[in-house]
Amino acid sequence: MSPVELLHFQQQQALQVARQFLLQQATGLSSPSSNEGKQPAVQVPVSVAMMSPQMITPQQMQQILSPPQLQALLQQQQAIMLQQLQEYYKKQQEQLHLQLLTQQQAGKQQPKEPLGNKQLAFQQQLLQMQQLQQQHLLNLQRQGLVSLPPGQGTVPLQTLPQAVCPSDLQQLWKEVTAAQPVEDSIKQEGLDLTTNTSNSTSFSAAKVSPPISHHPLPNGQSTMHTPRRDSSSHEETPGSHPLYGHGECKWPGCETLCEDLGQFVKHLNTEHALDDRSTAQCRVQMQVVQQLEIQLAKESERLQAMMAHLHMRPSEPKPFSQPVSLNLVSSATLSKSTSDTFPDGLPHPPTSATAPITPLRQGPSVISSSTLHNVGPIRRRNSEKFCTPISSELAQNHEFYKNADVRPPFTYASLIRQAILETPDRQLTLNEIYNWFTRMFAYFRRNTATWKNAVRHNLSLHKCFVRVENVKGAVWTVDEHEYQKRRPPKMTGSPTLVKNMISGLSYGALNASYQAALAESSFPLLNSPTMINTSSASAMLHVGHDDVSSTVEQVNSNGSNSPRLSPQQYSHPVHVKEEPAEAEDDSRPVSLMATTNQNVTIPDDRDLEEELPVEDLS
DNA sequence: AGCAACCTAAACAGAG
DNA sequence: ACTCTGTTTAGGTTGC
Repeated sequence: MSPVELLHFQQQQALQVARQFLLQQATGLSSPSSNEGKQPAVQVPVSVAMMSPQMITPQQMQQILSPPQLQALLQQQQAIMLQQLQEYYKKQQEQLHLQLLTQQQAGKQQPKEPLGNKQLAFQQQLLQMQQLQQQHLLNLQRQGLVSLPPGQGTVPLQTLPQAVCPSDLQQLWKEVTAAQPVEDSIKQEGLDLTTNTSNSTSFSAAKVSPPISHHPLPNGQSTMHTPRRDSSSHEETPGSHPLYGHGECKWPGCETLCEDLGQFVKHLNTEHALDDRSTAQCRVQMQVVQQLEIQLAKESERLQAMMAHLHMRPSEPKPFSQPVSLNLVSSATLSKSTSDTFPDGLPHPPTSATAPITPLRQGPSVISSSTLHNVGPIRRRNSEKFCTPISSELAQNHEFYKNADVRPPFTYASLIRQAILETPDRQLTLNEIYNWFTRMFAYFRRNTATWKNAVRHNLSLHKCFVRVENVKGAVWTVDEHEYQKRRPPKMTGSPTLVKNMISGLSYGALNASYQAALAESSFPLLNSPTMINTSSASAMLHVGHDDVSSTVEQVNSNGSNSPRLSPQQYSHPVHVKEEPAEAEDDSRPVSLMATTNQNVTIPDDRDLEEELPVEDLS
């Protein structure tokens, strides 16, 4: 078995166990009745009775998980991830080699098997999985439950399993309650996983592969990438704690400096005892875990589909069009309605054969993925004056924005303009603008009151948006001249700007890259010069700089290229069409989740088949 | 510090 | 009365 496959296998095992465990834990937490019974086993120091009334509001979540931070961190960590992936491969290989030497059972333990082109697929999927896990880790980190040295800025891949390792979480809970951590002894024995009886069966599968078993290395470390070992491997003290890292408490929002572990434990017991706040924070974390777990399930499912596709059935339906991070709350509902067609025209059967977990739908309180990720002001939003032309970026990351609950890094004005310019007539009613937002961005399928208000506000405020009376109402057009006027002089690449651009870009870019690598032809506009690797992010960066105002429309699909190329188009934005256009979608009230892409027609040529089964979003 | 751009919230009014 | 649309004001953040 190759290192790649081995790693893959390891992760699969860990993820599967993580899924089970997290679900179990989540349900145990959210279910008052089961909580009593599960508390001893899971050792959750949380009383549901105290949790329930103490809800974390979306606003609070917003403070915890502000989108810019999310994007910046993701960008940072995704870049690091790629590097770490290679390191991890190498390390795994070395460890394997070491194992073989020490045990001299290579023949039995490592059935040599030609890789073939499976490796590429596995690597790609691994990338996804790790990206997902990175996100998971990131969420955990943001919650302060996983220490990640910010200055260090490296996220060793070994920490990926950490984010999802059941034993880690369980250990975490144990240690929150117990003043005396017990992981040291476990860690020394290198038996982290196996000591967890509740998951021993699941992990027994992981132990099938000897190299990843708990066999200790000469340095005393287990080859199994266990969280405990990992945390200790790059943290200062042997007696580490999941909530303690780099001298400070990693409890969400705490960051209290503690000189040593003892002091930290004392601090933990005093400051983070069982109270409303702590329970609420635990609840938040639980929601995070649930969200990620659902996403994890989807990614795992995607992996299976990929494997099936590559190994036997070339035309295997691709389930990955399902929203990834978006709509997690309603994912289960979504899954039953995902019979849409793909942009590529392939039928898209229901994808939830593996039954995505639906814990969130059961709970009375739901912290949506948007609250987890993206609600909240994004200041460093890129209008195209700073960044890649919006249409270009949208084209390249269309699928990403469409499916992922990520706030687009553009200003409202830019988005509105883009929406208008995408139409053949260069005009849209307000409702059509709304629809464009919801159609194009998963993010705008939530919090409609807020962003719709902002849209109206922008329409009224900016002179570049011209309201034109129509027979049956009014449409909005773009005075491109005004729009260009309001744009400041071309920016030079200041470090800050570059940084902002990176943060604004890379998240989508990287996601788009991996999506593109997988979905390739699912979106025509993604085919062309899209970014397939991280370097393309910098390429986009250049585009952003060089092409500051030669924006857009290079990719604008309706063929009518840049308005800048045809001044009359924006100077006199259009003839007002007689009919308010697209009765099929704007006649429908745009209620909260009305977004309903299923019957929204795309005004332009883009092959934007609706793949968002959001009929049950409300 | 000042400014510009941006975002969010909210109040308000008119039309349907 | 209600919703949608559109305008306006206010207060806040962010980056230059």
